[in-house]
Amino acid sequence: MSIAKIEAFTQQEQDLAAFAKLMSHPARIAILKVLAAQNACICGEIVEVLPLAQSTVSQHLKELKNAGLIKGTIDGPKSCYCINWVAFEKFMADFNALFLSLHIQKEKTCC
Amino acid sequence: MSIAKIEAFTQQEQDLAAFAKLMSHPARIAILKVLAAQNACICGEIVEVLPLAQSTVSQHLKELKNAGLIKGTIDGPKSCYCINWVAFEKFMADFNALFLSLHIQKEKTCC
DNA sequence: TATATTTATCGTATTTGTACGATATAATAA
DNA sequence: TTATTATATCGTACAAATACGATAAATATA
Repeated sequence: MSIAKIEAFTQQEQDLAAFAKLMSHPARIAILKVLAAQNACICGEIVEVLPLAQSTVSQHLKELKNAGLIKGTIDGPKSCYCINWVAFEKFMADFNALFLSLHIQKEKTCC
Repeated sequence: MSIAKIEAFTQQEQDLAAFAKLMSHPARIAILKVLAAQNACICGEIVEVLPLAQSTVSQHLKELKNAGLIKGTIDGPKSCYCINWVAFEKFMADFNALFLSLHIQKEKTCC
């Protein structure tokens, strides 16, 4: 990070990196699993399942929400989260598109 | 990270997170693009293209290599890198598998 | 052999990420 | 209203990531 030269890269590169960053912590992957598996998108249950403090889980949820990968609504004193499938699908599509665009030139052997 | 509770998660979650971490910096995505686009897998050329110092690029290359996503061979005083497609394809397959396993339960509406 | 070239590594400064406990906030329940 | 419950945010500590210049290491060239 440091003087963070991130802005020197293309928007596509930045967007893909930002999505990957969301997935770059096992806790956030675990959270997505819980959200997908549960009928309701509880919040407190996530805390129970994960080996982390409530405040830490809340922080991870906030990151996922800020990036638009999950949605959250208030349900009384509880918070209800769920996956934003439209966003998630787009992220995955973009990610796969990058891979395919690289892969298409695979012939070139070296190393 | 802190006391890094990463080991408290499943191996699958850790592996996927580690791959995502590789892709979580635009410089490393840009490096993969260069490697895929070039006929030869030069190293110095990457430095020329990226808005980063030579030492920084070398660091990113090392991370990609340590994770097995790229391969590197010595060619005189130069270093020759290229994408390890077998590894890359496996990473992508695992990543897509995660998404599909989550997505399959999509029906449940909430939020 | 001496010099130039290329890349890797070292040392270091700075930012970001992660984790926790403590506390604030908001809504329900008594 | 007061207490309880659920979640978010704050403050803080520390680890990891990122960046650079300087230097080491290895090879090629003069």
